[in-house]
Amino acid sequence: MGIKERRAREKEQLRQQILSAARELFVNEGYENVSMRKIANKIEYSPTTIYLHFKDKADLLDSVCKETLLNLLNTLEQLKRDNTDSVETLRKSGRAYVEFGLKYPQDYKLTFVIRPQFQKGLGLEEGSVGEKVFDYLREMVSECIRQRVFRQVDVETTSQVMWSAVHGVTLLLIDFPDFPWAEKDKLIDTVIHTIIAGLKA
Amino acid sequence: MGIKERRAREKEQLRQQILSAARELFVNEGYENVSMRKIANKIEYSPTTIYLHFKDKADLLDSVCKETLLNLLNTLEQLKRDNTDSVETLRKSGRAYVEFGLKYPQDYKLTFVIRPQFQKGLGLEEGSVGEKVFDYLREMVSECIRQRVFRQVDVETTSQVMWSAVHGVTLLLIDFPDFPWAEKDKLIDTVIHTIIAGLKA
DNA sequence: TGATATAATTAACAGTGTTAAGTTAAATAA
DNA sequence: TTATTTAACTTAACACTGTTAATTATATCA
Repeated sequence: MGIKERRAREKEQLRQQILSAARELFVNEGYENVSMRKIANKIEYSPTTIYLHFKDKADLLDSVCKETLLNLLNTLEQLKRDNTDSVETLRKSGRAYVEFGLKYPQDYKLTFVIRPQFQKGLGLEEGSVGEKVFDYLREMVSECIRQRVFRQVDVETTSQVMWSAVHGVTLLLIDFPDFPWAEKDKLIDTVIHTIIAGLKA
Repeated sequence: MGIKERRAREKEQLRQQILSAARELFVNEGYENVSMRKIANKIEYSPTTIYLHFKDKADLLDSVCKETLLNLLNTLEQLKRDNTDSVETLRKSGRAYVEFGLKYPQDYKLTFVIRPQFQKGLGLEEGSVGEKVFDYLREMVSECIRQRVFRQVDVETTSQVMWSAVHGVTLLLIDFPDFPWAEKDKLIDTVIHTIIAGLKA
């Protein structure tokens, strides 16, 4: 029964080929400016072939996005593994989060801004990768409180505050690249530092 | 010479008619899902007539957003007029900003998320209303530093940090209405409070 | 009145996402 | 081996999109 397996393998291979062509185009030219025909051209197939592997254009971006979100989760969990100081880990996680958003702005905006607009609540539903990312953040914050580095603040609210801040700076940097920002790294660090300072015991 | 004036008046009237039709459609159906033909239908003119008043679809969006920003600016400057304590005014301004976003979520997203996607970098250029909104914020922060309520922090960076935080919480509350947020008012207040606490002397 | 300027329209272009139908090639069954 | 079924893939088309050039209608001026 090796034939079926080979076929499945070939099919998966083409799926991946489409996926990575789409990613490259989305990242370089922006989701709106990439047509199905453009993707098809890149992989040297007809446009309709894409529809054999993905429901529609949104589904394609959805899959691209899921991959990179998993990527973010990996990055974060690596940080937890190298954990030394809990506050330092939280700080590094914040940075990693923002940097991820800046590295994959299209994916970031789709997941956290555009998708929820049309499919309410999606992206953070139970069991989703998005939810796992927030779970991670909550754990970090929780650890800081348990070690009494932070005052006895509400874990839930505090995590959400942290998320607000990194989400905000990420989007502003993405959306207004020509605004006279303070030096990028300094801005990101200051955002995170200010929140942490405001939470310390 | 009353004829020319009447004609100019009529022209302005049609411009406003287009503008408000566009706003209503953009807000209700989303920028991408609104075609020039749809707007034209609504005002009972041919699609090309719109091009006599606006350069292109993006320009139309631009004008809609400008109106929104003027609205926000008015709200904020009212607060400054009622000014008592500088930190208290900053806090209230933060609240007013978020509340504005939550009151007109579609307009807010259109202005601060959707538009920059189509008009890269535009909206905060010199002399724009967007710049004035940020100028307002900078002034508030500057006052807090001058009165030595805040440490001797960099005004520019600090203002941007503040903006990041309120922008972030506004968008999260808009985009994920089903997420198990802490009580809304508490979350907003905590965001602002945490930032301010992290900046205090 | 006729000339002129402006407003508004029609028709078209090149592109979009997507689908139904048709074709080709490969795997299975006889 | 040959016929049949199945999967992969393409062609052609539909109903849209933003936008422009050319054209017609209309109101104002001489």
